Amino acid sequence: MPDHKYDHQAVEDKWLQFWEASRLFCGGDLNLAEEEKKDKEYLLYAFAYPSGSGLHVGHVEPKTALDIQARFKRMNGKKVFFPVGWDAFGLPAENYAIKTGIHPRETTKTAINTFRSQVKRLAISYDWDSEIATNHPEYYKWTQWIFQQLYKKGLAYQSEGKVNWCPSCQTVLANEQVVSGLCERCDSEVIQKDLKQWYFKITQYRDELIEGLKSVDWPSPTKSQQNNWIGRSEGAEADFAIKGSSEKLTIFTTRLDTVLGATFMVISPEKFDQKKLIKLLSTENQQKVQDYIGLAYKKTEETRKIGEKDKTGVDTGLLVINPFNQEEIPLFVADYVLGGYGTGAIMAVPAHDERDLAFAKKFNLKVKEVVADGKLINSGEFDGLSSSAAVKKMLVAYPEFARLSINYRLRDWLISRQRYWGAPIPVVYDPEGKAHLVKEEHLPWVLPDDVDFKPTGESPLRSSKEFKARVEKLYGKGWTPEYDTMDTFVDSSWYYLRYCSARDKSQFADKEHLKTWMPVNLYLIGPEHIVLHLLYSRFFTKFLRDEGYLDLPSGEPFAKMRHQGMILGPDGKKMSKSKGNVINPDEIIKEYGADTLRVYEMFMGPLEADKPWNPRAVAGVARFLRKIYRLVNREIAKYGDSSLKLKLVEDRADLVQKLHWAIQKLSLDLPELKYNTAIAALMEFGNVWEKMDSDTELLLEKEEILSFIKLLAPLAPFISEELYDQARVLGLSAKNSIHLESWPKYDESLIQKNFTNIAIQVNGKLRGQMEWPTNRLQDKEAILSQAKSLEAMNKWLIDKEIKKEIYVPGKIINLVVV
RNA sequence: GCCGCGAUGGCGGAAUAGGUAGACGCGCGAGACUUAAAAUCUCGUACUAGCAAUAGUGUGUGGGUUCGAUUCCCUCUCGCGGCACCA
Repeated sequence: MPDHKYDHQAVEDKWLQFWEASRLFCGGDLNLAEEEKKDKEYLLYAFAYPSGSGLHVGHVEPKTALDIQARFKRMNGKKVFFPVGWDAFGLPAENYAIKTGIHPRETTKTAINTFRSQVKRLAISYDWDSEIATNHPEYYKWTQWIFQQLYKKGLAYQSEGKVNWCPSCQTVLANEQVVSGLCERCDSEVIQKDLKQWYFKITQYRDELIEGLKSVDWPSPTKSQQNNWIGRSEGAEADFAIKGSSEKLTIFTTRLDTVLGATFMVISPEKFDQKKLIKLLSTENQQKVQDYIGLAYKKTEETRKIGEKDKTGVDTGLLVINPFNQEEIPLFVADYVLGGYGTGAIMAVPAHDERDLAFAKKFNLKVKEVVADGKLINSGEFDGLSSSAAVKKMLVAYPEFARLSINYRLRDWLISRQRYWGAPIPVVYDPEGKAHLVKEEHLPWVLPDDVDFKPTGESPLRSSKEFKARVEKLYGKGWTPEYDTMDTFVDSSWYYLRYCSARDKSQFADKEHLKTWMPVNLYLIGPEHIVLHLLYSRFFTKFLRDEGYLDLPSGEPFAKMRHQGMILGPDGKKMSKSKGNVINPDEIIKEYGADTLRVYEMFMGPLEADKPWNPRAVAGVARFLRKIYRLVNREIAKYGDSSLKLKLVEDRADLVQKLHWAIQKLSLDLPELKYNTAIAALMEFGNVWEKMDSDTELLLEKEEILSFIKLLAPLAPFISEELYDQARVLGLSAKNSIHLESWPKYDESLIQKNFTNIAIQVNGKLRGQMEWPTNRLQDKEAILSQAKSLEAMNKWLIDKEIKKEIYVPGKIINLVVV
């Protein structure tokens, strides 16, 4: 008998070298023949940021999950595209540069090299020929090109106004990057600043961004989270005249039916300013209101939102006329009404709105109830109507001052960043300060090198002499560059398109390639990207489609999406260096090998769940793989002894049954990403095999051994390659690699057992069981009479009257007795 | 407050067009091999009572529908995620 010891180190090193040399999954031809296109499978893992600390066990899970999918689909004859790249611009590298003076280009390069070798060590079967990095000029050239296309269509614009500013990162942030008033990166409190910044007009696509969610196969909580973020809200606008002025005040409400209950009006400080209403006020009120607005501006929008539920405000002294009853009601300025939503003004109905009620109580204002028991009251001609009927009637009866209106929570996307390590915004300014696009022949508009990283509150690019000189040389004296760079989310909003033509120098992506490969068939992404990245990517895809660059009618880039959960520390808490509960994948690989790491992470539980790391359970998986190795290795070796015979059919029926059952189980579970139960099925087969283990008889036919190795291949690519290689002596290993083999087939008739176990219940409680020939499961009469005559059933049936007999074929009998 | 998700042995988790709860793994107990240990293998392992056969209880709480509920409906509790003065 040969040596069954499994030397994971030697075996894995050997096959790593072999795969690298044979370039197994690289250089895939992205041009597919027409008949192959229906078999295309584009698998995508969320762009990773190559952090300096290297691969984390949390990265291993989704990468492995997709790699299993890639290998399984390939074995099933699919044309798989499984590319890799790096979201390489971003703050950590720049912050590191500020500390150490090492250029981000250098640290990023080192980090990518580390990540690349770690990913290869895990046998993730990426097509490395399509590798991209967002910091590469050949990549960001097209990021800049897309900016320019947006600009030409009026979807990239500059606007001056209040923006979120992180004092620690020294940059502005998108609304989406402000979490509860804090910077999502560094947790500093975000303040408001007046700045002229670049925006992308994502709001143009807001309805389509809602509509498109209906057609994609995404987890429904994800869809509803996106929906909530876009925040479509149907309501009405109504015009209220300001007494003694030709000015009118337009408000937005979702409860027009309560308009007769409006006892005061509120306008936001910003809107009051914008509308220049101050001139209508008496001198003393002017002073009061001015003071209040000044105070409100000092608070950040975020602290206004969260901190103070306590209402503040000031009476303007103005009166506003309710067009529905001509009642004159006071107008307040208060910051609980937000300037950026709706019309920035509301009618306050304290009887039917908590916030208005709180304000009314504080300022001693009237409360008038207008809806009771679902019907309108105190509302004149509308009394007795339901809320929805009242709204309809109001809109029809008074079109001159009330109309349907829809509002959205989604704002335009602020993309300017006052940081160095990003793609420069491809814009230059003429001596008058007017913006012009950088000429297309000057793209990529290269990020200058001679930059001082130290934060000054201004864009670092201002410190580059080369940058300024470049602009004057190309565009003329007095011309200046745009010094801001783009939000890194811009880079990652189109990378899945670039993959399809990673080396194309003439265009952002080839239209034919895009048509062939888009949409992505499976996108695996962490739940933290649900709002930002997905919304932005969908916006870009729809825009490029509308411009004719992408033949994808839905404009939905990700047909199917799933999320991976978080790998928690052994203590059940999120891994962090400070808690000391971080598991290093390199150490696991060193001790047990990459196969064990992969299989363990897939076995921990459902992919989408958060799961704690269990060091003992890792050893259990290693034990399982060693056992499998031993069994297969021995079985192959037995074929070298011609005196050994195959065990009799009836004696090995259980093993054959289990094998075919396992093939079926994996064929169903793997495409569903149910890896934990798939691995459990392999373990069950291993257990049956082990119990039957014999030195004197063959247990499996050659083809059956091969089938089992194939089942293992997507999950544990090293050990299965090794066993496949050893199985060459059987004369069945026809390919260069197990990973080029085809997926095994199962025989349904072999999965069926001759006898089926039927449970017998009395009044719904399990009281007995019996075996019954599987081919006679439909014989209800015989089965019931057999069940009733079982000795074990006597005590439950004697002296009882059977009222009802239920038989579920092949499963259960329930006898209802009294 | 609103939206969404979840709760099953000592632990991670299986099983839901309603049909034998606890697959698989970890841990634990006993045994085999060994001078011994490690490794490996075998058996057992939801809880309670019992030597056992067996009986009772059991999928967060309380109720409902059903011959039968972890699965469907309602109520509540706890935990997690998102949004949050969005009118």
